[in-house]
Amino acid sequence: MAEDRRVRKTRKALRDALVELVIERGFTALSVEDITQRADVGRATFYSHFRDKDELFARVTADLLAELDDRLRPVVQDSAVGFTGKPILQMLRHARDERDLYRIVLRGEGDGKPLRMFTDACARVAAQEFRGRSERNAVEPRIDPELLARAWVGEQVAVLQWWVEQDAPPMPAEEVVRMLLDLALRGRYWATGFDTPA
Amino acid sequence: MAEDRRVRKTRKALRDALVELVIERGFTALSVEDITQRADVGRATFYSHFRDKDELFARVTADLLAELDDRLRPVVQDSAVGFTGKPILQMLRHARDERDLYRIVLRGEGDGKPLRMFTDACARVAAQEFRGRSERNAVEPRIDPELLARAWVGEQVAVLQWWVEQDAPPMPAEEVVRMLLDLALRGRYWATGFDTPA
Amino acid sequence: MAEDRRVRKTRKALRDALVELVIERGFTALSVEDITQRADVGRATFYSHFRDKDELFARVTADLLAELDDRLRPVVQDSAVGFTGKPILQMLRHARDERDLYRIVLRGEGDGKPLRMFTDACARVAAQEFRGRSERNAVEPRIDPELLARAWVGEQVAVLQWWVEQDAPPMPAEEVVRMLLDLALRGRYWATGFDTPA
Amino acid sequence: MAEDRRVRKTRKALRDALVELVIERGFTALSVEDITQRADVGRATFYSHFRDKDELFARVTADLLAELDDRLRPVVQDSAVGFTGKPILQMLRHARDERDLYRIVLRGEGDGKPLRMFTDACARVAAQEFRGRSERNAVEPRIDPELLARAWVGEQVAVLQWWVEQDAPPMPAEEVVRMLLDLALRGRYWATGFDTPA
DNA sequence: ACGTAAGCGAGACGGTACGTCGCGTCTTACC
DNA sequence: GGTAAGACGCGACGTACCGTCTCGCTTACGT
Repeated sequence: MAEDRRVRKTRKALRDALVELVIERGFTALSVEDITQRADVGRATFYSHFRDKDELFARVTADLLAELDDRLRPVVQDSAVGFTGKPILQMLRHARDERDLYRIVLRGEGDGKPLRMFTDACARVAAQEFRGRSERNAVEPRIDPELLARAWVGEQVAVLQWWVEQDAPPMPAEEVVRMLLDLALRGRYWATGFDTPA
Repeated sequence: MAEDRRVRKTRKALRDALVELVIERGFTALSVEDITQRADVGRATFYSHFRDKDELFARVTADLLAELDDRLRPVVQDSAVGFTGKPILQMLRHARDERDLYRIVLRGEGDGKPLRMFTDACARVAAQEFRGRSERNAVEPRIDPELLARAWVGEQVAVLQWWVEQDAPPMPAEEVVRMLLDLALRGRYWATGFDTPA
Repeated sequence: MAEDRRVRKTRKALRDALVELVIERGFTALSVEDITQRADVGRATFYSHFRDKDELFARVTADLLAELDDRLRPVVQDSAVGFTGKPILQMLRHARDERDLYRIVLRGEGDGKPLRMFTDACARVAAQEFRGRSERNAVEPRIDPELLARAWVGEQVAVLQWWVEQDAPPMPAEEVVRMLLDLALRGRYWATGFDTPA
Repeated sequence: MAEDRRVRKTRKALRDALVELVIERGFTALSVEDITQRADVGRATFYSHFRDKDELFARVTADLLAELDDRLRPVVQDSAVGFTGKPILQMLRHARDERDLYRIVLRGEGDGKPLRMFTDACARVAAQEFRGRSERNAVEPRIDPELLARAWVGEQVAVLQWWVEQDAPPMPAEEVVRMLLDLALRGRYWATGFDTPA
């Protein structure tokens, strides 16, 4: 009895309506009324659940990140040993399952706040992996770790964004992971086609 | 008759006001009235120059990109030969000079449209460099070029964003370039502290 | 089984709350919630007894008028003979006993509907007295009877309203009656201080 | 240039719309939107002129009272000498010209506030006449002057209210005045048909 | 140099959306 | 069966900005 059945139904309807409509017309162009109409809910009811549409989006994103975290937790341990690519694989699969939501978050809709939430979450995982590696493998980063982390997350997010926006049958997740792993192990110089530097 | 002196002054005032205010309170929170008040200009006058605040921001961004392009053109040729890091260096210097504007663009203010303009411009330059290398050095990319480009630009933008948001005396541009070059040549595996892969 | 004890209690609480609150803040400014809170009753309960706050007020007023009628019936017969002032005296005493309710009714609270109910009741009594006089004393009104009735009731209500709004120890009811009687018998010309007209 | 032509037009339209609609459906039943639609004016425009519909009604009433005052001022002086009935005559004529407005004010629409304004204005004039008489004719009121004033104004307002609500060709103003004068000079006892008291 | 076309400020206006409040209906659980 | 608690659809509130529109005043340009 933790939560009224009606409440659960109403919230679900609002969340779904939000995602649909942002895909169709973009977050800024939406009014609260648009959302409530699509969800078939009174406008006042919206406000009894969320302060404004930003909060709704934030909650939706938070739920998504919680879900992602559930999927990631079992595999980050392993990856801390070396470069397995398992976390990225999980993330790609999650993105495949929740494609629309990933799209709108990664597009920076909603003033980029949800994207920032996402990026921060990735950065947190990245930091965790880094710490794990340093401890287990007794290695020291050779370039500023902050910069390294930023570069990594930026790369990941950019690729992810590109992947979820592909409309034609997209490249399989496993192949993306393979490429990213190659890129991480050998660098862009090699990836571009040059041979190992002198 | 190129442009009335009054017009030039008004536009300048509006552009500056926009940047200041976005830094202070964020793009979405601004009203046209806020901008015109800060610029000490009538609201009607604003509308005789720009359709809305999005257009103003777009123009400001376009001007910035044109300036960046001027600085980049002389050096992209050289970098097409190998990995010189010169274009990134120029960009960092430009960002140092126009710090506030870079910040708000990279934060994704204004619905991320300016950021998309910026990213696209970077992608265009990247594509140019790629083409140049393929032709001059007779090399073939070893991973999907689209993915490679996305990853690269994502990395660049993420690092740039981090760099312009630093408040303490930031790391010198030359050092950032050195690190990025190392990262590109040897990969993240090496950068993390591991030795060359098996 | 005339009426559940709980029901009686609830209605009483609502009526009292209404009167108190209208005195404090005025009818229009009240919400149903205000009333139910003061009465310590659930909002839904209110609606199971009254359609809305207007109906509650109407019922309260109707009860008051029924009570007034009970007090008036024994004395209107006598007054039909001449001008005894007994009905007005009874009304003033009733108003003294139910001061707050009289105040809010006479102020025209609730869109003036209760006041109209009150005025109509007075007019009915007045008509009754008139009819009685015409029959018993064989007199004919010297001015339009409709106008005469309106003037009379208007005078009564205005004086009553003034009397119940006095906060200091008000003029005794008997004295008010005496004055009104003088006024009725001799007219305002005399009351103002002039001597009998030419 | 004291006042923008557009402003004058807008206000006029709102005032007229108010009166029309109150006659049709009553003040309480009106929404601001109803008024602005009838006036063919934007709802926001309404709020740039009046705080709410009560203020609009108050202004309309105030204007009416100012007009009435203009008509009354020349004649109250004369009436201070004796009982000429001229002020009442003027008021009746004014009521004939502005019938709808008088109706809604006298009905107590708008929480009775406009009616109170009207009553107060009458009381002010009455007090003025009283003072004039006391001074010029060296007479002293024979009953409490406060009560006398209330009774008088109440009578006036009641008769006025009845008169403006008549739909059939109403009794001529002059005749009403004659009757009220008779009533004032000789009292209700006489008017009812009885002969002068012993 | 100066008259005139422009740029400009002020602000009224019709709109749209906001976030809030109160309505009257309803469902659920308690006593 | 009367009640309390509270979700819900609805409609109005008063506010904030939007983009458009006069209306006069000021200012810089072109002849």
